[in-house]
Amino acid sequence: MRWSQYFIPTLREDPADAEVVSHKLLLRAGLIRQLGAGIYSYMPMAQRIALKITQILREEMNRIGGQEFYLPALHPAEVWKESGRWDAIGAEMFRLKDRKDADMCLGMTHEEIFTTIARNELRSYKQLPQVWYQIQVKFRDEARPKSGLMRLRTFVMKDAYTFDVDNAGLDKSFADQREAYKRIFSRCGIEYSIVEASSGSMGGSESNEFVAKTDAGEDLIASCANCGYAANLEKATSRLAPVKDLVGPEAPEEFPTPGVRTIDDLANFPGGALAKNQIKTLVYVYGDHASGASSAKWALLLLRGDHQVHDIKLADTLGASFIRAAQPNEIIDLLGASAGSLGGVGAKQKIAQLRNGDEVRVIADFALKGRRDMTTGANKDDHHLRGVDIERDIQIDQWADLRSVNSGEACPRCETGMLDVYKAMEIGHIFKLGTKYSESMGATVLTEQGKPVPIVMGSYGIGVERIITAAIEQNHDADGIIWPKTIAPFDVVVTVTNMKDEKLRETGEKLYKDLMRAGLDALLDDRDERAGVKFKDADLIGIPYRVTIGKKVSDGLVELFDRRAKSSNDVKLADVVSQAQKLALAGL
RNA sequence: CGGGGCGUAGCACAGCCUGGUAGUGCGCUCGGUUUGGGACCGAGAGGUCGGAGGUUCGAAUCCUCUCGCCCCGACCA
Repeated sequence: MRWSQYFIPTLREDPADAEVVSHKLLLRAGLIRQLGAGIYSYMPMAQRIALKITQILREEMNRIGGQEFYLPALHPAEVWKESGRWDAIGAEMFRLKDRKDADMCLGMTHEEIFTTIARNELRSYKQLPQVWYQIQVKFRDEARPKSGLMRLRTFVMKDAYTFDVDNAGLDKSFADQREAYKRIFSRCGIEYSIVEASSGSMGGSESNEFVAKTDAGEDLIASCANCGYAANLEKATSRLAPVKDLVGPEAPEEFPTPGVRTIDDLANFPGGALAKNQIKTLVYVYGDHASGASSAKWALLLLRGDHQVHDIKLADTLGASFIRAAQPNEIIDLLGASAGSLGGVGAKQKIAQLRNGDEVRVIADFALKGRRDMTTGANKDDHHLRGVDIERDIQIDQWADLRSVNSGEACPRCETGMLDVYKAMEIGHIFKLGTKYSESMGATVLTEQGKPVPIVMGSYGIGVERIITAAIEQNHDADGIIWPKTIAPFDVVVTVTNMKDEKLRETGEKLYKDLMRAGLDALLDDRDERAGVKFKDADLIGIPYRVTIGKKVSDGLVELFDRRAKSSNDVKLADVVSQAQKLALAGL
């Protein structure tokens, strides 16, 4: 391409609306323009990048036997009602009506549509496994779109679905996808980790999240440098130092604690207890989106005083799509005491009495297992109980992992490792769905024994814009983007320092053509601009190599500049094509 | 959805408090000088001040409503 004709609307200044680095650079490099919140137009150079990425996606999907489809983005509500997600998913789905007043929606993912094809067409185990994928636009009415292309309302996703006759087949398909994903992200030049994650409302038994470490990310990852354990905080566990409790009294003892409202208050109160010897009692309301408040139920959570509840762990434990902390007045109605004085001892009875049969689920965090001589609220303002033996004195319905882990805690997998918690962004997610969709939608095949069984499914997604964002977050400097070679919009830019100099111009034109002939994507900066402007722009848009055509041409020399290393070498004009070719195709 | 901020030229912003000719820098156009890290001089073009209503002789400025965008939180297949 000739820069003078090509549309690259670069900006000198940072746009006011951009906060994170990738967003600023995407705008400044002339790659994107905003149309609305979470809605962006991709300029020609961004489209070139997206095409390079989708080419890698296709190659790696095809390599594991994937077959590319193209499914509709506009869906009738029926299929979503069949799977149950029309009701399970809340405001995040774009919904609309057609002219006949029928419910429709814009696809946020395509399990239902692929399952529809599978159930109509797949009859026999002999047809399995199938690996189906597409590269398609998705729509999600995000509550808060943000950070440029990080969280969008319309975006491009490579989504794949596998169909197997049994779990062993799914394990193989899942492993294939996992390996393909590793190759994809490596080839895109992204530093990533594979972490355990919650499956959320996708359902299914197991999921791996691919994340790219960046401070702009929205996820927190706990990882162990020693053994490689890594998990999203919504799933991560850690090993805690054991606490030795005294035997304590025969029964809990109530004592007055005037003015004590918080864990800290009680820790500092004479005759109180250290935070780790307290039981924190929280009241939550849970249910699901569809049935709304009418179906809301109560949960009483018990955690160690110095621990924090993790909302996604809690939602997963409750099997609820909606949870919230109870309001202060709700707590008083429920337990007859305010938030600072709650406790699990006798709570079930008290609730049954005060609320006339309302049930409450009492869930205790694993970290409390076996603890004795603890201190907690007495469900009476300004009073606490000491000497509580949690298993003896509290009626617990369920033990669960509810707490957030912290940096510095011991790794749950190995003896010596320590967890580090860092920020990352999700770039891909693979799920073992099992039979959730095939059962609800009736997709079965006959086994070798002639018995109908639901197809065992997996689903696997990669966000194209997330790859672009992660690549920039991880590859930039003060001057601009440094594209990984494999996804760079151009391999090399030929910068003619002075277009009015006939000799330089002709040299640049010829070199440009030679580079193209050699199979490289070349960009010729033939603009009538000063050299400084061209250098700044070239750095900003991040082309991996730049050939500068300057005065040294009279000695038969040009400069070959490496954007990442920021170093340049004089190269004989006759050699520059082969050298550029070697560098550009040398992988990352 | 809760909290905060912002809508004035293509971009970044000032002007608003205290109502009276709409401004600055960058970019853009033309002419000239310059030409290896975002040149300089001169001359220009470009804005219904997000929208609607109100107050006033007069509104970018004051009041009401509304739309949009950004940030924090909640939420997030």
